Amino acid sequence: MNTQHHKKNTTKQKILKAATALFSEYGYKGTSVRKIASEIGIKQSALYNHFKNKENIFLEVSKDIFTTPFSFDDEEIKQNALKGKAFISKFAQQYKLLTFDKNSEKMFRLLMIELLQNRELREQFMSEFHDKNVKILAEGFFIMMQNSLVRSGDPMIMAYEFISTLFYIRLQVTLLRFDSKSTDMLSTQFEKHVDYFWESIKV
Amino acid sequence: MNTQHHKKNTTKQKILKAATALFSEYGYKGTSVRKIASEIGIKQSALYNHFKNKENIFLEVSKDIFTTPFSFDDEEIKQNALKGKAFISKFAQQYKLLTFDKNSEKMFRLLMIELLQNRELREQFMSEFHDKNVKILAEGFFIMMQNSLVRSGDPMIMAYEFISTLFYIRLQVTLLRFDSKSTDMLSTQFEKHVDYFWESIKV
DNA sequence: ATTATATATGAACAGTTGTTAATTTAAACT
DNA sequence: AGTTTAAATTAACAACTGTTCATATATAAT
Repeated sequence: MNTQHHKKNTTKQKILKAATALFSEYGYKGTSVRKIASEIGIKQSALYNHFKNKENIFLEVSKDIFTTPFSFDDEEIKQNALKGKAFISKFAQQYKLLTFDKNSEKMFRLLMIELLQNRELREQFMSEFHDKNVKILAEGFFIMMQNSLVRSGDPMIMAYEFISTLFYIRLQVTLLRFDSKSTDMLSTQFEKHVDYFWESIKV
Repeated sequence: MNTQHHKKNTTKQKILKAATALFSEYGYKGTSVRKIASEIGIKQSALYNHFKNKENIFLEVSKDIFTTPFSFDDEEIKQNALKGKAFISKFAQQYKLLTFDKNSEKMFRLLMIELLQNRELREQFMSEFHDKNVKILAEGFFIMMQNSLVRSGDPMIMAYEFISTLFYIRLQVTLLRFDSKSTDMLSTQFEKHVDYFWESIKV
């Protein structure tokens, strides 16, 4: 038990926690090292015992942005796709969980704040957030087509249509929650999307 | 001819132009008044003869974010909706034009950069960018349903589905262009979306 | 107890930030 | 001409930035 996962409350962990909260609210430039330090009751110079510099703090924080809880391996996709609607429903449900999960929400905010300021994040957004999900969904739709569960067409386009709405809902929810506004109007939007979408593709 | 529209090349106009370019690339905090001034060859203190402060420059620049070129009045919606696919096609086409228009692109980037840093922008995003468009589209779909041009359903949901994909495409295009990457893969995405969507709703 | 190691502090650094004031330069009006 | 008005410059301000370094204070190992 020397791997320090979960979560020795070391100064380093406290720094990361405070930095996460601040970066995901004010962005990289809007967060000063003094602010991070004062948040956990130390002076800014003490940070440099734990991190080389501000950027390294950010890098460690932003590592978590793309550690997605969905893991669909090829076999799983095949199994689930045969169930038709349940496949996209499960996918959307996991997406919804991420949307309302506290830590994932922070990571998503951070991503949105820094998306146009950080080239690497943009590239990861494209590959991890977009391409990866489109691929999973497209494979699912392809299998559904083979089994005549959905009308035929370009599975990539279908996947694109499906994911884009999920993303849009997530963005809206994130913005509302950022202002502590009610998300009641959107609370069933994920489900409505699944229902609508399935109606539009089922054979 | 004393209204100074179009575009007396005054210092004030030059400031706004330079500020627009900088804000839409580096954001509000990432743009200094010295940088704006040097861009047009004056000292920073001279800015204060034309604007009260930095924030006022930003406010004047960001005014243009929501001046949308689409204007669909109620009569126009009615007329166009009766044409079915041509309605959504026209809508998407105008959205595409905005996406690739140089100035609109800057405004959209600025919006995305500041979305989580500026509460008023968030609210305008919701009302001007989302609600307004959903309303127009939902009215169109409602009329189409009445005339049995599309399958029946909730026109608001239909509108939501349609607009969310347009937004997602625009975001992707904007990110690619920001890095001077090719948007070839997305160049026909708007049209594909219209085709796919129409297929999925037409009766 | 003594040494070694890890972590904290206070002070200072060199830059940058937005903004103001006094002053000079340029343009417009009488 | 001279006088008023507008727009530029130089200089400075106080506050804040990330980072370094010498020093002090704990904790752990011998």
